[in-house]
Amino acid sequence: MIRLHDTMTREKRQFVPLNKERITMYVCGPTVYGRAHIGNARPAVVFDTLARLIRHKFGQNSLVYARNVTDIDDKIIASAEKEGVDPSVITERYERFYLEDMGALGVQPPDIAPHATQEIGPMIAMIERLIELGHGYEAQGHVLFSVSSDPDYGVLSKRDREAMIAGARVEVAPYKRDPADFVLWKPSDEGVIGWDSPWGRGRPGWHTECSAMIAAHLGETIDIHGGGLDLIFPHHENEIAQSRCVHGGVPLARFWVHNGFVDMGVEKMSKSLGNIITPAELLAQGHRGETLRLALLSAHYRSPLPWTEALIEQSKAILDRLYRSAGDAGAGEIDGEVVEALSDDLNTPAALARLQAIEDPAQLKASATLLGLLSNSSEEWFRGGADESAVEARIAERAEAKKNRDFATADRIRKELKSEGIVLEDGPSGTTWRRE
RNA sequence: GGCCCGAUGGCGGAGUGGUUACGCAGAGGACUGCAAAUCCUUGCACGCCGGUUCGAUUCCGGCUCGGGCCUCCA
Repeated sequence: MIRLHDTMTREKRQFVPLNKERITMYVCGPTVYGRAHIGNARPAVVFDTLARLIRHKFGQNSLVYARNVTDIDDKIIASAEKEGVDPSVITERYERFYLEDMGALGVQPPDIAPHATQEIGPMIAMIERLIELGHGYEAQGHVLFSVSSDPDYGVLSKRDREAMIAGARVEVAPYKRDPADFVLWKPSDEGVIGWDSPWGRGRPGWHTECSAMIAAHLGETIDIHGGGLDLIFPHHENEIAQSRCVHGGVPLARFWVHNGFVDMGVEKMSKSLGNIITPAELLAQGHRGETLRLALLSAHYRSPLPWTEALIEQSKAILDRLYRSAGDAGAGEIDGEVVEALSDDLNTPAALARLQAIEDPAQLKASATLLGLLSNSSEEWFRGGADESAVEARIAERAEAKKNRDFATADRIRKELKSEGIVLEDGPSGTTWRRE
């Protein structure tokens, strides 16, 4: 039995899928205009782990996991203009980077990766339907969602229309009937990417994209909708409003799962604050993707995660120990307590603690897979990327020195290798080595 | 201002109405030519003030501090 915290009800509930043969999960993916940072990687890793758990519990083919790619957006357009290239150059480049970076973190590709630009038809159809039903209206080439037409607007974020206006930070465009209304479709100027529509040439608003893609690929009501905490309002609130209004009031998602932020110091890591660090940078510094993944899983997914150098070092130390324990074991049985911990609202810290207590190497290896860890061979983890024959030659040299009790030379060789990032360990059956 | 969340030992981080995980780092020891690894031992933690209770870190209220959303944002 899996229990999941649902943002809608703000409580942990037992997760019972609508159809356990076809469990549906949708997670808001990247807007591909820049390189993903560690904060962006958190949901990818978290929901990848949840997907692994669901597949373990319900069967390998039980889950349809969709993660979209937002490849039409004002920031993409701005970036393309700046570089003087077609937006597709930007989006293809950063989508490729995204997949590379997430792959390095052990994130398996989702089953479906819908692209906004490939789903314009369904989006237009959805907008037309909203207008027909009186939930949308056209104004100066824009189509807006009429928030006042939806009495349930605000259920997820628990804020009413008044509260939103009181925020006084809502942009009041002249064409809006109500300050809280949001854009479903916006016009594109000459030379800007756009598609023909009943309202002229333009492009979809951000929220429309997810609603339309969910309906097209997964259905009117999905089991799990995931994303970062910051998407609760307005993004997910707006998705809910659109989808519910189009689908006769059926709920969009049965569980709303939101991950917390990765913090730098006391505030969240974000591009606009300029305090980001990317997996790409960390990998270039020599950290392994798996270390970063473990770091991201070291706190419960709903808690903030302070990102520090010490966290990375600690994660590396834990992995070293786990790889030592696992050795060359083949796949064994998955430990029940690890499953239990993960089943309790994806309690990864508890699962990691249990993992470190498993004594049987094969069991450890299998259980770690559930968290996307220990995916390398121990050989690869400790020695990957090193020049083996060169190291072996130095070790032979050192063994000779040791035999002659020339410890000065032996220590010098060990020190030299150490400076190259190779650690030697003398055991009863000779000297072994590993990358630091 | 509105809505929401959090506050656990040097650090990370679970959890619990009463004997307080686990990890990392540190200290001591065993082992070692020396190291490393491993093993053993070790460590004043639960923001503040009230309340409920035989008993609260755990429940309730208030306070303080911190964070998030209300605009693009994982």
